[in-house]
Amino acid sequence: MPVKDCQTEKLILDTAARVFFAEGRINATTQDIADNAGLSRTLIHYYFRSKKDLINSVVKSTMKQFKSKGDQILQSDLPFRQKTEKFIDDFLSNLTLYPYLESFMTTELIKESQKKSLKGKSREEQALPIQLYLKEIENEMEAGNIPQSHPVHFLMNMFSLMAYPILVKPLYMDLLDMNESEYMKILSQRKQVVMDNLFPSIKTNESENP
Amino acid sequence: MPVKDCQTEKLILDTAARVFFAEGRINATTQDIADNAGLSRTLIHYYFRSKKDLINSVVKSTMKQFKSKGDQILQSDLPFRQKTEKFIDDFLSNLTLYPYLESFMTTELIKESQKKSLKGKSREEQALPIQLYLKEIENEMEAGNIPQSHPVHFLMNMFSLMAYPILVKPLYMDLLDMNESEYMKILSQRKQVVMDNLFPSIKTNESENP
DNA sequence: GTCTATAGCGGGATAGAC
DNA sequence: GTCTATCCCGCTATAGAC
Repeated sequence: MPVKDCQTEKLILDTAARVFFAEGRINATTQDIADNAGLSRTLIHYYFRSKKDLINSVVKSTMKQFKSKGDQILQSDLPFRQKTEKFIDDFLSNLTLYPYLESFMTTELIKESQKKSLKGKSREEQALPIQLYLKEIENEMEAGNIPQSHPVHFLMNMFSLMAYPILVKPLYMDLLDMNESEYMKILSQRKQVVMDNLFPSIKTNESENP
Repeated sequence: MPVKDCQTEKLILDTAARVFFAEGRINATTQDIADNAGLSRTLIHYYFRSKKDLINSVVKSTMKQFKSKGDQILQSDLPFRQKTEKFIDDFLSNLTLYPYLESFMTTELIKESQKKSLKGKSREEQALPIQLYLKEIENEMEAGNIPQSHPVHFLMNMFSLMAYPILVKPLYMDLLDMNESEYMKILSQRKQVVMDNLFPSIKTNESENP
């Protein structure tokens, strides 16, 4: 009966994700994952042919989830600023929920892209929401709502400001001599900081102070 | 004669750094490094007890170099804005010179900090330049030269905007459908973008346009 | 100090019983 | 489908000759 199939497969996938993203055991062995899931290591090889395949599955399904949620926001008909804010909000909540998601995904994707480019996807459909968003950025720049530059920089700034402080959390905690709760407090302020940065208050004074 | 000691040791260290930072072979084996240095793998174990120790040495010496150069700039008596610009310039030139330095160091330091905190250093002397710089940031905020927030955010913004686009270069190239030279062109504009972001043009209009 | 040869081990993959 | 036991490979580490 192929009913239990999906259950076990999903258990493995979820456990792997939990171990990688929540517990931060980036170099976890298949044994670690099996132990955490409470089953034999062999099962992993039964459902996913190899460890590489398992990781690929985790990465792929996570990317898909992220991308679909993000694209949904980007394709909504919200005004530019609200859309951007929602995107940031969504991004940051996910990363706060899974503290090591960013470092795992980044590490893994960088590792992949080293061997060979992973460009097997149909470029057009996949990148479309981003391309449309870039066009929106361009419009906003022309309208003078945000500082002029290549639209790509706006996007880079956004992701950098969001992701990097989470990615290098342990390094920053050390450098800045902060403990966990101090750092989390700072992180909770990031959304506002990012927004302020992307939309500097050149012409929005009237909405802030009465 | 312990003269040749240093030469070989330095050769190994430099080769390892080159392989890791310039060629991007992050998971390079000791054999790879030995081959690249043109000597036997055993020599690596003779000078550095294990691969882990070699990597630690590479990380430590690189950190030290970076930190000392950075601290030197931070401790100079340049005015705040020029000091910051010089710091950024220095940082970016290093990362452009060694394309994989950022990803290697980040990966490695994150990996380390997972097992146990690497806090064995005398906190005071080491973090002093940063603490002084944070104080300067605070002053600039009070003077109204840069937007108000927790000084730490200014520092985070700076590093994020500089480092992240270099760190995730392969991902961005894919996402934005750019080739190597297109992306390098964008990267070359980052210094200006970072500066514009950290110092939004609230009161510097007169210096830009005649 | 530098090499060749080999030991040792961790971890992924597979065979086969149930 | 799930387990136990085992194989096998890559890579680090070390012993010993020169």
